[in-house]
Amino acid sequence: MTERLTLEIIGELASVSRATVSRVINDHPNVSPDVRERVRRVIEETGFQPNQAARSLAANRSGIIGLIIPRMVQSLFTDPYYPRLLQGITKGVNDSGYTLSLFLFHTEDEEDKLIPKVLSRGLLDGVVIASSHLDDPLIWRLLDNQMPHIIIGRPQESIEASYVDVDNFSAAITAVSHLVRSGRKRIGTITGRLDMSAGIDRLQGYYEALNSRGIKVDEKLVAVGDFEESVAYSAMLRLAEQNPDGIFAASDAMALGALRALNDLGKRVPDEVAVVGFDDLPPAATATPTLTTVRQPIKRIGELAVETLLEIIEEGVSPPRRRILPAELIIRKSCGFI
Amino acid sequence: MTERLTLEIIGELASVSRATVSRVINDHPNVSPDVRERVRRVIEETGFQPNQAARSLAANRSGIIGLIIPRMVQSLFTDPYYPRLLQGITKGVNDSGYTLSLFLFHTEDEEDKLIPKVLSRGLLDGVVIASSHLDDPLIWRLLDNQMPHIIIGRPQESIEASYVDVDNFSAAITAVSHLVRSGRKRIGTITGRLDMSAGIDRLQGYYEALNSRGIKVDEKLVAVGDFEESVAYSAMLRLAEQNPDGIFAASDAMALGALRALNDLGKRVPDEVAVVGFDDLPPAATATPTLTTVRQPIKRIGELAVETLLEIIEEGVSPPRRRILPAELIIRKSCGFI
DNA sequence: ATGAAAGCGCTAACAT
DNA sequence: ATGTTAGCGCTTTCAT
Repeated sequence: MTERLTLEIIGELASVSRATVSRVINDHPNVSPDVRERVRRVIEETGFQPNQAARSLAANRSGIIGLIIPRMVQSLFTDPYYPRLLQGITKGVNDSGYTLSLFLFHTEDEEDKLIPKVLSRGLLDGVVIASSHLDDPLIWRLLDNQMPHIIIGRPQESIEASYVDVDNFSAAITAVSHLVRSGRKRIGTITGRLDMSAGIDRLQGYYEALNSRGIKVDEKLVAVGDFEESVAYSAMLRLAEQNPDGIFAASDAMALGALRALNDLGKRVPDEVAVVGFDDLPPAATATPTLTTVRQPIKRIGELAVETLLEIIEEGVSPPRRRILPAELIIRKSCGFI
Repeated sequence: MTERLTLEIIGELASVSRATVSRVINDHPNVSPDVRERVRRVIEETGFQPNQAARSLAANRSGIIGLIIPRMVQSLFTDPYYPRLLQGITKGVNDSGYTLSLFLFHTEDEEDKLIPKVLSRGLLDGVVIASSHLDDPLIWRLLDNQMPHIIIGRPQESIEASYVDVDNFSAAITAVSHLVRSGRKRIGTITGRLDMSAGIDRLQGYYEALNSRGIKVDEKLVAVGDFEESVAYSAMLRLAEQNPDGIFAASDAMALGALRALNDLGKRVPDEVAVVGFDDLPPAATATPTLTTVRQPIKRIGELAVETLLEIIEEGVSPPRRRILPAELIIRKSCGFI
């Protein structure tokens, strides 16, 4: 086996010191054009790649950010939300030259075992947390450890953490208002998990849309769900007994569950019951009938999360950053035409 | 800010040298029980975590394995196959104490830019490649670089690479035989991508099942797909003109596309046309009608890939390892009852 | 069983 | 603009 390449060796081959080679690699300005070119050529010819571990140690930065997906058994593998988010996050990471490490917790034990690793020095420059619960203890540990972080979805108000989120409240108002304007009188909702801000805020938007029009909410029309199709299916079967003529589901996956239930019950959509979802993921467009829904810029949220995290990493200690993106109503056939 | 913890500091606190602390952390046998206990306690009390970059550099192992998902625009974000695979892979990684880095390529440029990083020294101990094309150039580069690797899905025969795969050929025979036994006479297929072994092997199984029964395949009944729902939908619309009474779709996502097309055409399933899928992902069980399909042990494949890769990493140079897992036919309603 | 000491390959401060 | 040098925090011989 040929001798292992190092900065030192590359330096010899290009007749410069290893410091100069390092400067060339890191695009440091203080290198004359000809030397830079000479070194570049040697690197090219030899296929040299600097040792990442050594860089991390010397520079005290690993160039790796972590993505933490807390345990939530089913929905990750049912709902296309996460793959889409992952697309945005990897895009952001790739564009910036960072590397992404993925931490997917399956059980509580695993979570306890892995968190110290996430927090260990020299591994991660920062972390993105995807959809934690409102008071996820992990958030406190990150804050304690001064680990740069960004949360996707608003955490509990009292937590001084940085996050990006979509304007769930306003979007829900828009969605429910659409049902009202289309003439629906008994509008129900299937909520998301109420220990996550997305679930809570969308439910609040539902209340606000109705209350602001002087419509009294019938609590029997509110069914608590958890973002999963199958649970929404059951919830819809129960809701149907209350004879709703409109349903706001807090996610597309749940809207599809509701459609399936309505279909099994022989209720026609949108003639008898209108349905609005939330997300606008691919299945919304191929559902029967096609689903009117709120489009979240999921991919953009992922990218923005990474961009914001990198800013935080660069700037060191700084006040928490909060970014809220708007969502948009996409009108299809599940509500009929206005 | 309090002084940064290092092996040296922990050593002082426990009145031992840093070498001993290192031994305790790495479970080296040559440490007396009382010293081990004393050091353990100090580590516990201080919450010390060894610096990963320093470990990687000194030990010449990073404890990180990479997961590479080659670019394939849509299907990653439509088909629950990948999330499920990811679940298995993260399980395997978590159990072994390794960390996972994710490389998701979006464009060819990005791929070119990122591959050197994947191959760079000191970052990854090995890589898992998810569903590459048969002759993905990345595979050659991994082999050239002696990077320990495992491929999910069989690569081209001539490549001396390690892989895990499901027995696609046999499974396809089982699926198509089921259609034959249920009395179908004109059995068509919607294939997967034919530049991947999964696509090819399932198609070969289709031919074999029919040929071995002396049934001549009508080439008009073979529609080339690419594992995507929408493409399968169009393919089914075309196939329908040939009046098939049975369809073997090479993935569940495609089977759902076929069902949607048949529904739009007003063809009843299974009465007029029987459909069999491949994967047995959650949507198969909630489809209308519920989908008869081949169950792949997707999660297990992910775990096995990691386990095998770690063996390869431990043992250094070794002949390629190949592991083939069986699949199982799950009978539901889309074929009627036998 | 424990300690001393030599690196691992790089960055960055300092010197020229 | 370039070179010299001192670490970064750990693992791993090699002594004892």
